[in-house]
Amino acid sequence: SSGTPYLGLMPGKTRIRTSFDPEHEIPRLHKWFSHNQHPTRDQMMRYMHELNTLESRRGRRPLDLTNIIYWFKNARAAQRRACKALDDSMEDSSGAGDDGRSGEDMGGHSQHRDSLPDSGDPDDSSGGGGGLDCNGSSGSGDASIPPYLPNKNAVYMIPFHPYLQTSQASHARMSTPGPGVSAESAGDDQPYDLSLAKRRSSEELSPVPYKRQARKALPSQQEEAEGAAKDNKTQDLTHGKSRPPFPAKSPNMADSEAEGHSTKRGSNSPPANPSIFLPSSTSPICPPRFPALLDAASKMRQEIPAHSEEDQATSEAELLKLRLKQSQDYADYAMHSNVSRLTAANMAALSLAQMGGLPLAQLPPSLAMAAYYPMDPRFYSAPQHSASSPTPLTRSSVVTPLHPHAHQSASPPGPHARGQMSGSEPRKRRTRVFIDPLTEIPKLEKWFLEDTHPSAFMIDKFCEELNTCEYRHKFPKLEPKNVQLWFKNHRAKVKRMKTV
DNA sequence: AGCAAGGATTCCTATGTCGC
DNA sequence: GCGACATAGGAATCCTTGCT
Repeated sequence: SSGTPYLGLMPGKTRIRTSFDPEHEIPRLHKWFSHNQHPTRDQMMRYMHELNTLESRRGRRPLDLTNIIYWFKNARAAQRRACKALDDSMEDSSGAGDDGRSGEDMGGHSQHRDSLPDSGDPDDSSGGGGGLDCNGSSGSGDASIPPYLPNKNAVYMIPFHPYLQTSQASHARMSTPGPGVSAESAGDDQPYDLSLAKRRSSEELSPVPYKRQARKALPSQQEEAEGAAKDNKTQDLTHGKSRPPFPAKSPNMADSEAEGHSTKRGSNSPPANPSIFLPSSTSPICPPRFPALLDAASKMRQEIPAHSEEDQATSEAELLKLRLKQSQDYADYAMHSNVSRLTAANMAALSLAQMGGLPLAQLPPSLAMAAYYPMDPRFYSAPQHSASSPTPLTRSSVVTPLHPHAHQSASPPGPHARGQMSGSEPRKRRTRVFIDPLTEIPKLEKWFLEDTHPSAFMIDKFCEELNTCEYRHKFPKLEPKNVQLWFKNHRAKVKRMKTV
């Protein structure tokens, strides 16, 4: 075959992505890697052939030599990264330990990386030949040698985390120690990825550490994992030695948290910033919440000028202030109102029909809609489950703040926080962009038909065009990222529909 | 409360560039 | 040739939202 078997041969088309079987191929690759990080071309050819003869490769695209080459290259890079990260974390952990993880925690859980790549190799009864040292030499089985990670984003067993300290998990770790794992290697993983922690609960129960498992396909495991998480949550609350996963709560959070959180989702709701808690038309607790709305609206008004300066639209800011004041009044009115609901399509249609010329482009959709539809309780009422909850701070009752900056600071930290954060950063609340099904989706679909992979230039162009539409005069502007994501997800959707 | 849709995020592979 | 770094994009998953 040519040197470039699949790249560049199909300009404008999707590159074929190679995936390695986590059960049969990856362990082999790791074993080979542990024996020799720099195999010769002939060796890699043999590896390729061996993998291509596996049952797991049947029905899939045969591996090319470049796949093997790339894999080894990436594995070497990953090892270096892992060693570097480990070195850094070792330096950190040898310090004052002010990250909240006590020495007791460290010592009590020596198997911080409880599953090594090789550990899943059914062919390697010796345990995969041990880890590799940071100099890249082959592993000797020395327990002090830290393990490596073949990829910075690889799904591995998580090192210590307070939520993961189940007795079951501990037992599993103790009973199935990975090769090359030691107390020395048990320092903070760096960067600390909570998504790994989240996944660990299910994956740890799996004999195959690499394999991703669909949540819904494994309900029992999920329940087990959730139960474990719950147990650990309790432990966090009752055992002082467990590191709180989030920084000290803000003054704003204090009040709400003092009320307690009874719902799963509600537990991650308290915003770090004063957000708007619009009054509910049905909830008996709406009057106490209304001052928060007023405060938040006032705060937002104070923030407007700075933001508007960027857009060189001072007059618009003034108008926006006015509209916010109006929305505040509307909210006041809506607190005592109750009107029928509107469908999303109707909202979009009404937005076009009724909102002409009103510059609320900076508003998040929920607040903008609340401003425009003061009588629609959808935009003011708390969700159903909040009625039974002692706290009003449920996610649906929180209207995201005005600016993107504010979005970021309004994240609700909580036990379900995840993603790539260090544990000292509050989790950002995910915001969702609304794309108008009446005016925008048809355009996007038309563009999609013309080109499923538009260039960055075209993405910008599409974005620009969409933002000139009337709909975007009323609602937050789209960013190229949003358009790109739409294309990405639409490709996935189309493919999904084709397979079904 | 549960479900579906779909936007957002994470993980992983592939590729390119630059410097050594 | 290799390492470091950046980036694109598919697949899988998460999570928000609307609806019943």
